Amino acid sequence: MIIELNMQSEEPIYTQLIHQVIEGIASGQLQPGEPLPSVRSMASDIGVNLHTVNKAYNLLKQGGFIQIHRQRGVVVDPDGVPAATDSDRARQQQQLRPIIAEAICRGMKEAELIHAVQSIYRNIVSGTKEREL
Amino acid sequence: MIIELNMQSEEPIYTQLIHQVIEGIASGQLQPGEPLPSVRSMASDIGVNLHTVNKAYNLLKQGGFIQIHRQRGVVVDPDGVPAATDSDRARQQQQLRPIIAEAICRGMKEAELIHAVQSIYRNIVSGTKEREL
Amino acid sequence: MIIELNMQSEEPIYTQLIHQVIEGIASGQLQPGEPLPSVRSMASDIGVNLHTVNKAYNLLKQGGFIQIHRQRGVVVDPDGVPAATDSDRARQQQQLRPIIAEAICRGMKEAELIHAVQSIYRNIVSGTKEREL
Amino acid sequence: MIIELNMQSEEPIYTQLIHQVIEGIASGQLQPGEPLPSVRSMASDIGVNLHTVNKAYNLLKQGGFIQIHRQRGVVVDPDGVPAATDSDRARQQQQLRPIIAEAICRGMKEAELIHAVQSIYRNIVSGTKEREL
DNA sequence: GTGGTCTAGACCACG
DNA sequence: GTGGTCTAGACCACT
Repeated sequence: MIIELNMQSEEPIYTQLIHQVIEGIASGQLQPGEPLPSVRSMASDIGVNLHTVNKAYNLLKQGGFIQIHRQRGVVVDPDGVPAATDSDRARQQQQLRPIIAEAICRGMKEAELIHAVQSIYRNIVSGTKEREL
Repeated sequence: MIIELNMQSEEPIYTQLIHQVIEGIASGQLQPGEPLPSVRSMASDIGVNLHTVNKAYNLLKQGGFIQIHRQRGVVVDPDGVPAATDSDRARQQQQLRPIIAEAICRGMKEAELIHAVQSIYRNIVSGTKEREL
Repeated sequence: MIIELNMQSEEPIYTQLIHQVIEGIASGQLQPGEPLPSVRSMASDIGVNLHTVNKAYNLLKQGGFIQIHRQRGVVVDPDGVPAATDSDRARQQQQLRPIIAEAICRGMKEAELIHAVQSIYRNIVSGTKEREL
Repeated sequence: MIIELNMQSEEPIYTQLIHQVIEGIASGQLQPGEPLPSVRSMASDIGVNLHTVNKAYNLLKQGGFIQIHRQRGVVVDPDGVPAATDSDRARQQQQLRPIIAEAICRGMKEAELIHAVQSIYRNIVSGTKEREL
């Protein structure tokens, strides 16, 4: 899986990494049980410090996305990511709220916004197809 | 309009402030042309640093939400917020993408996600009604 | 509050720090809402690196023991530590189990073991008294 | 005796092994003088590295739980595990202290904690019954 | 001045 | 070779 980082972005590198891995899992490019590069090799692959990757991996582990095995490296959680809890949903709403509020201010209609969400949803999921070919 | 800040949140205070003002405009609680408290009084009202309010106001101005007049103070942009540009939409997608990816990982279906977005959309817009009573 | 670290111990410094803070809270030496030294001052006080303290503080925050405010520093959670959840109890049992098994092997009777637990419990709680004088 | 390892656990495999053997002895499932599988066969049985089993056995020997004879293999110490020394008790207290402190923080009363310890104690000891049936 | 992020380089426990 | 821990020193965002 290819990781693309934007070193100029305001978004911290470790969150970019987290987002890319999550999207990889969402799209099916990363299958449950599939191994991820070791902290060190990932770090050298994408040209960042080992600690930055480590932080990302640990947060992904906390979120239930991956498992970190003692000395055998990192794998996508074989049992799949745990289903959304109430606190996940609450957090999600907190994140969505300001985005939606701005959209409303800028005149986006409900249908338009939903269409945008749909497009992104399908775009992510359709990442699977590359595998299925 | 009542500003509620969460001093424990990870979200910086100035962004919380920005979000609240934007949501106020989206909901109609803040009408175009309506004056906002001066930097100074807002700061003392909500008990934060002048710089913090200043930063929030400047960014809101940059986003086209408010106007800052040297002597006349701060007002919600009387011409309404400029419609979403392509760059706005691109930014919006960047923000939505990781949220949607996580939702997919956690097993949320498209319909479920759209329903969540709809609920928030309507919840914000219906903030208007408080004024209409 | 005095922090005592054993640099020779096998126990990582950051966990020692965590344990000491938790015991401080348990004993009442650290009251809810009471500020803790900043990452930097704690680090220089106890002669370790700032990152080590940072890690300890972040884990304490995760456990609900302290709050880390943006730029105002670190305080003991003013609302008190959240009550034990089922997962807390499960984890506790996992920790106790091998200790108790060894005690049994070494011939400690139930009463003796319970007495040991009681002694420690009371010894920690009675740390309060220093404040009450 | 059945060894169950959790390869995902944070706890090192060799300590898990140690704990299981100790609990086996505590419960009576492993009787004094009873032979344990050789390093080699234990390793292949549970699918771990030879070194890992070796380390566990050596530490168990150090703790007085087992004897390792060059040719005759590994046996549970026929004279029983040596009674707790002062240093054993001191170590035990060091281990219990942070667990108890956390319990106090999370609002567990003395009686509740003691009850938890009792339950575990009896649960381990009653492992004997399986043999007695 | 506060915590957050990132880099660089080292040693250790584990398997 | 793997992740975990620790140190050292730097820059940044926030208030």
